[in-house]
Amino acid sequence: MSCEGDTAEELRHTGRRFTVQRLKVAAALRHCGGHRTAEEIHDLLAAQDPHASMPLSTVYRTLATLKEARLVAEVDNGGPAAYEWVAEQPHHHLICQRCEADLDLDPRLLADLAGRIEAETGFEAYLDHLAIQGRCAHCRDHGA
Amino acid sequence: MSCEGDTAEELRHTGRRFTVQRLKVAAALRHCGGHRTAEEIHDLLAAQDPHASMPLSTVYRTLATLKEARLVAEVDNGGPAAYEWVAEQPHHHLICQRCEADLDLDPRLLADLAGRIEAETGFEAYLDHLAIQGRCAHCRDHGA
DNA sequence: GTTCATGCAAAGCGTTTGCACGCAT
DNA sequence: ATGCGTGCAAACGCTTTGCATGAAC
Repeated sequence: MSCEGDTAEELRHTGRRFTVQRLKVAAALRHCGGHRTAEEIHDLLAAQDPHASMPLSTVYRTLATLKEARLVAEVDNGGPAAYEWVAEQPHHHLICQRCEADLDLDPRLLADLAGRIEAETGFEAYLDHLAIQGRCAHCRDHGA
Repeated sequence: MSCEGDTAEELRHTGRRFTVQRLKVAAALRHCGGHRTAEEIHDLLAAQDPHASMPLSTVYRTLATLKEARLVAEVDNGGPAAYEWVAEQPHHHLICQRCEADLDLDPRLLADLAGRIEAETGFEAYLDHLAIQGRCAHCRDHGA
């Protein structure tokens, strides 16, 4: 799949400019496909291409732009903010408050929720990347 | 209802000490009953009792303690962390990514979700204070 | 008496911002 | 040619931490 075409078009479509930096950040997120912090993306890009380094501030600004264009989503869990490419397939995260494990959740369990919320409140819920706090099976058994 | 007794007992029960500061923070959160940031709690306490002021660092440490004891929950949404008393009644938040409005959600829509998640994954989901990102009805109609 | 929590101040970290330059349009 | 995006560096806000004092056990 061509990241280039999609990203460029999506950006220009919303009146934003298409730059090398935006392409690189988008490609990095799209390729590695989990949550990544701004610093992780920065380091990843630096490792890929040591010659053309990008300052962290640009990564932050780029991520903000991509988020506004709804190409990436931001996930906040206490630590540094994480970003992920908005995938075609919705997926959710079960985050253990004790060991900080990040488990996957079958999206079918939430399939109809967005519709019900919208019907009741008019709120358009972005349920393609939900983070649910709790305690994983392992930590429930052992420890407090 | 007596905040004092419950809070004291719950703390001591988990091997923690009961102090005036912990009581005050717990009472403040319990009384005003929404999300409050550490700074809001600090200011609130200062306003209530100008003589006995508490440094912000103590508020943070106290909130961390109360969170560990599962008396309060932390909510992260990009800005400063917010804390709220773990209520008997579950309630959820619909947060508009554009205007940052915070709407309430009927908890019945999520009533059976925790059970289904636990049955499938063994993960104990804390679904009494879920934050769902999205776009409110007003921002969907007007603006981008 | 021992251990843990507090107050104070200072540092830490993640993130944002101002400004001059350069590139996409 | 115009205006938005970038790089650089500095600042910002939220949060944490070290250490000595004081309170809870």
